[in-house]
Amino acid sequence: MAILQPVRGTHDLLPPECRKYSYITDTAKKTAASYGFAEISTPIMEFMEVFKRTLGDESDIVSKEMYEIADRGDEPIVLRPEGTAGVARAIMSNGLTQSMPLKYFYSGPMFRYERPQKGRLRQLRQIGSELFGVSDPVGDVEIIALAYDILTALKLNQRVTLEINTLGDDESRKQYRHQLVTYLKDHHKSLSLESQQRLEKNPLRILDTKDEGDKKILKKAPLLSDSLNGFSQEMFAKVLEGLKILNIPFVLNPHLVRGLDYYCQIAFEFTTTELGSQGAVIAGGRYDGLMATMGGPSIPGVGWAGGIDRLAMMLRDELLPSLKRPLAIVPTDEAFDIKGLELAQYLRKEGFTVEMTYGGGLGKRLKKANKINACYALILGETEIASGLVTIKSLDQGQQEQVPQTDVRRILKEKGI
RNA sequence: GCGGGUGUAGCUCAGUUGGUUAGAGCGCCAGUUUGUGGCACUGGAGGCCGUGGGUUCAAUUCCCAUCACUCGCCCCA
Repeated sequence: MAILQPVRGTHDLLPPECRKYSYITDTAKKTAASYGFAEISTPIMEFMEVFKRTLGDESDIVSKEMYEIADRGDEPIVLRPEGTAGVARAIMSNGLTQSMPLKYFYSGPMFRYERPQKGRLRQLRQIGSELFGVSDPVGDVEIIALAYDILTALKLNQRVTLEINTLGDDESRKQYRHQLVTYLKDHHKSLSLESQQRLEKNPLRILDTKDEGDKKILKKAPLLSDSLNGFSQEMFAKVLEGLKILNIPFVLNPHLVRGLDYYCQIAFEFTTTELGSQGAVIAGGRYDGLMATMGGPSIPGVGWAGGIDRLAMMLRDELLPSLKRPLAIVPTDEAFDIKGLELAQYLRKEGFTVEMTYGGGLGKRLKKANKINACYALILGETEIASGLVTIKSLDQGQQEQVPQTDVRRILKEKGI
C-alpha cells in the first residue's frame, strides 16, 4: 500500500491548489518583469560542492538536509536545497560575469531532508529574485520593493511584517564576532547547551535563540550595531531611508540573523503569525562574497527567496481571480454529438471557453452543464438541427431562445460572454 | 534528529466501558422527469476502523512496532 502514498514531505497539487500556485508564480513573474528581472531556470541537480562552499559546512542545510543522489560519477550530486547558489553558478558557467548588472527571477522546487510539518515540506517550491553586480544600497531597496510589490499584488502585504537587520560587512562582523564571543565566554556555563555548541561554530546565530536564559544574557551583550564601521552604518541607513521614501513599512529586528554563510550587510524577512512556527514567507539579504567563494570574480549581489507553499496557505480562494465560466454544448442525443463538437470547435476558435457534455439525454447533460458552472447551455436537438438553429439557455435564469447557428457568435458576444 | 497529539466512508466527524448487521451530515449515483439543470422528495453504492504484529474464546476498541499527518524544538521559504 505504501506505493499509493506520496513520499514523505511531498504533496500532489490538485487543480484548485495548482491554480493557486500558478497564480502566485505568474503574479511574481509579472511583477519581477516590470522591474526588468528576466526569468532563469537552472537544473534541479547540482554538484554538492556548489552548496557546500557557499552555504557553509556548518549550516543545517548542508550538514543534515541535503538529498544526495546516487550517481555513477565520482562527484557527489545533490537535489538543490535552495536557488541562489545555482543561479550564481549558472552565471559563471555561462560567462555572464562581464555584463553587470544581472537581474533574474526563478521559480521551482527545492529539496530539504527535514521533518515535515505545516508550511515545511521536503519538496518545497520557491520563487526568488537575484540582483548581481550592484553594491549600491539602491539595489537592496529595489529588491525589497519587488518582494513587497509581489505581496501587495497578492493582497498579502497587510498580513506580513518586514523585519530587517544589518549583519555589517566582513570587517564589522569579524570585530563583532570577537566581542560577542569574549562576552559570552564569561557566561559560558549559564548558556543553553545549544548555544554553547554554537559559540564555537556560529556564534552570531545565538542572537536569535529562543531560550529564555540565553535571552537574559544577551540583553547585556555587545550590540552588532555598535561594531558597525562607517561604511556599514551608512549602507544600512540608506536602505532604511529608501524604504521610508517608498512607503514600505518595516520593523528593525537586531536579532535577525541568517543561517547561511553567504549573507552580509542587509538581512530581511517578511514574516507572518498565521503559519504556526513557520514565520518567514519571503526572506533574503545581501551576499557580496558569494561569487568569490565559488571561485569566481568578486561580484556583489542581493536577493530573496519566497516559499510558494507558505504563500499559498495564506491565499484564500476569494483572493484569486474568478474562473471563466464555460459554455456547455448540450446535444440532446449521442446522434448529435458530432454536430456539437463542430459547434464547440467553431466557438473555441472565436475565443470562447467551451466544454462538451458527454453521454446521456438532455436532462442528464444539463445537470452536467450545471455542475461545471457553465453560464449558458447550447442545446442541439432534432428540431434545431433540422432548421439550422441552436437553443441558447441561460443556466442562471432558465430562459432560453432559439437562434440561427450563424448568429450564435454575435448573440453570445452581445450577452457579454 | 528530539518530544507531544491524531489516524473510522471521497470530505467533516460521531461511536464501540473488547462481543454478532460500524453511523450521521455533505458529496457521489439513480429515480420522481425518455427535449430541460439548479430546489425538493425517494432509493442506492461506498469502510480489512492507517499498516504489521501481540494479548484474548473474541480486537475497530487493549499493548507494541511502523507509516502518515499534526503541534512544539532545531532550522528554514
